[in-house]
Amino acid sequence: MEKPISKIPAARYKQILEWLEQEGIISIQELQERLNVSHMTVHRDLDHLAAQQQVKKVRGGVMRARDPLPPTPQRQNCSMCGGRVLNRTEVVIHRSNGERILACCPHCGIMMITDSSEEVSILARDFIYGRMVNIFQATYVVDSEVRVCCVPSTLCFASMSDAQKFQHGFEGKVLNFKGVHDYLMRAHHHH
Amino acid sequence: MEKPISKIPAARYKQILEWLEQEGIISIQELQERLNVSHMTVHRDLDHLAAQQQVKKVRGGVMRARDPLPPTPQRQNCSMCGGRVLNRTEVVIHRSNGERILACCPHCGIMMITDSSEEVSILARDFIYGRMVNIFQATYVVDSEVRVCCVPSTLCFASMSDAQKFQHGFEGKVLNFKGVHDYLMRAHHHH
DNA sequence: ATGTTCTGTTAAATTTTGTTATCTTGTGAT
DNA sequence: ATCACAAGATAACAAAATTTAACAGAACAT
Repeated sequence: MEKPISKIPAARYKQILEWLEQEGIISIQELQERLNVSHMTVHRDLDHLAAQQQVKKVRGGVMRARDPLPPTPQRQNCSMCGGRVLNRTEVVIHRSNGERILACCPHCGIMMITDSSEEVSILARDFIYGRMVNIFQATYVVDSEVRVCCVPSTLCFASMSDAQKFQHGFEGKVLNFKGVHDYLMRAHHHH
Repeated sequence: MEKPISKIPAARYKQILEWLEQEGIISIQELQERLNVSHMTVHRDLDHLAAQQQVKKVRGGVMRARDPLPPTPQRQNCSMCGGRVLNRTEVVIHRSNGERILACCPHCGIMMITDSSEEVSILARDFIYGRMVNIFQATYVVDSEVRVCCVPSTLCFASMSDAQKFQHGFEGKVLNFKGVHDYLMRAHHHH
């Protein structure tokens, strides 16, 4: 018998996992030939990996333990605070590299913006009508009595008059993008 | 007989499911030829998959166990007006027969209630915080400047003070359930 | 050197497969 | 409707392939 790829079991484990990631399923025979070891060694390697749930043995071969891509496209969490993203307050950021990331509310969304400006578009949801608005053109009510997400509460409005009307009832400060940005930055430096 | 696609049963199972997803229904003969195995092996493979409800055997072939396209559990439309139900304004009605039906907004939700009262629970979503509230205990702002759904606009609030604050900014009338019900009924009889 | 771990060989035990025969179901003709 | 016939499904069994168990030698570490 020729020399095995490696006499080190751990190296074989790694190799097997790599092949499996690529091919999804491999027969025992195939492994026996590729690794140049006896079928018993292959079985023993696989038993080892299966014991740790790294692979799944099936008669005649091995499979990946889990599916390569989870079928549940679960909703992304806030990239800033990690919390759940409510539809009514979400901020959607499209990056130049095609990435689409979410922030849970304008508070996190605005805090996320850096000068590097690799964002293609940043949209926030109008708190009254639920429509998406360019984050730079929107008007905000900060620190109102309404706390739906992060503190200081930052709510987004497509029109300034809506923001002002909202403020009549629920207090807070009416600010444009720059105003909110500065306000939040100050707040985060004052702790 | 030539060599089968794979001697690994699990690989055949996977392959069959893939083909089935694509083609919907395949004959035993076809599978026998494609997989290069005897008809008994095909039957046994299908029995295996059928036992787990993954496919459905029919005379002469196999079918998918379930419909191919339920990944989009499309949202029910409003049972009153037939329009799209926005999450932010929805009303959920549970009937005593187990039915769960939706209304697009408190306007439609309240109009739907009859004296037969076969409803177990009726919940509306608070316009500010997005939480569900018992429709009879909620406070409403009717005919405000904010028109997100049906007219006359009817928005739901869990607390009366929120409704009043909202009214400060956006006008309208603050009413309890009975008030809204009567108001809407009058409006619908005056046309 | 000595004990432990890893490997390969061999021989059972188990599972899968193909063949053949038998049973069911569907089709069409009388 | 009844019958015969063909096509498909099931059952039984033997052959082939795969897995497991046991043991002895090799490789490794201390």
